[in-house]
Amino acid sequence: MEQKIIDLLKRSGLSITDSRKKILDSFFQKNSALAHADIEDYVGTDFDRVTIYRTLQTFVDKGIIHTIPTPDNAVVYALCKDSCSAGHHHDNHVHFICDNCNKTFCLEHIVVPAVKMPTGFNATQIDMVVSGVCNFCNNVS
Amino acid sequence: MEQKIIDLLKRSGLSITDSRKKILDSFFQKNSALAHADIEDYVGTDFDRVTIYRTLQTFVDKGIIHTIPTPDNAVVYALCKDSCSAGHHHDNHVHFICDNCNKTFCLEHIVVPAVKMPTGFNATQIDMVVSGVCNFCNNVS
DNA sequence: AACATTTTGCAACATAGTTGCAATAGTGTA
DNA sequence: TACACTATTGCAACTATGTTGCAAAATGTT
Ligand SMILES: [Zn+2]
Ligand SMILES: [Zn+2]
Ligand SMILES: [Zn+2]
Ligand SMILES: [Zn+2]
Repeated sequence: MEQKIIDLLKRSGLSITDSRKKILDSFFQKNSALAHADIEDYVGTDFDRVTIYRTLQTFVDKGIIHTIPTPDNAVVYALCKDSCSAGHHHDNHVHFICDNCNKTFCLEHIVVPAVKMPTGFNATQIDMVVSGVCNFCNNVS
Repeated sequence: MEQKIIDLLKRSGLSITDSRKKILDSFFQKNSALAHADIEDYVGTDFDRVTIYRTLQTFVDKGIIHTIPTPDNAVVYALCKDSCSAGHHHDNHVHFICDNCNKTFCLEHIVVPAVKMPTGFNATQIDMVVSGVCNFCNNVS
């Protein structure tokens, strides 16, 4: 795990620091998307709040994580697939937010469906967020 | 217009107050969705910040306006169609955010396409937000 | 080890949103 | 119209969230 994280950082052209290792680790530990506050809880007082903000921004820039828009407008982050790289995200999958456990999931295998735009509107990005009850809360594992 | 606004408030079971009239008016004046800050600009210093927050929340509860999730996680509000009522929103249309003029539009005629959920996941609401360049910025009016 | 370059922590600030409570305004009735 | 009752508003204080500049510390390179 430690080595996997170090490789990912090196591959992204980032230097290996304690905060980056720990924050990246939190994403591998949990299997759902994380809000800033979740990460703050996980890393405790080891790192400054500002460092977490900057680290997350760096990870987004380098194509390591992507942001997920939510109906209640909280910022949530999740690991990208391998195909993402610096400046080029390809996270065109549907996201799911459980109203019960409040976790956010990447539905990696569900691609956002195409939709016809009205004349004059040019689409460059489409986000689809589904709310409901997740498979764990439905007791279907 | 004044009468139209008063009727809408009465129909929603709300008392007629200056702040509600003015805030509702801002939505009829502009033809795009509005953020809290936009409304604050429009009403000036006539009303307290807190009043705007509470009024918007009341309008959402009564089915007068709906919120729109955005990729940069700013809360944006737009008028609902007539079919919405207290506790029952039916705003299943696609939303569009222009990267150029930064305005948010309800594409009332574009219905959010259905999407198949993985086993165990139950969908109750689907939000689709498209980013790109709007018809005005494309000079197609 | 020594150096140049990044990254981090701190402090201070800015914006967004919430809560309790007393003052005020709106509504229905006499 | 005046009254009483209820709903709404403004204020103050607070919490949460996010940003910036700069000096200190850590990292990578020679
Ligand atoms: Zn759940
Ligand atoms: Zn995702
Ligand atoms: Zn535009
Ligand atoms: Zn809408």
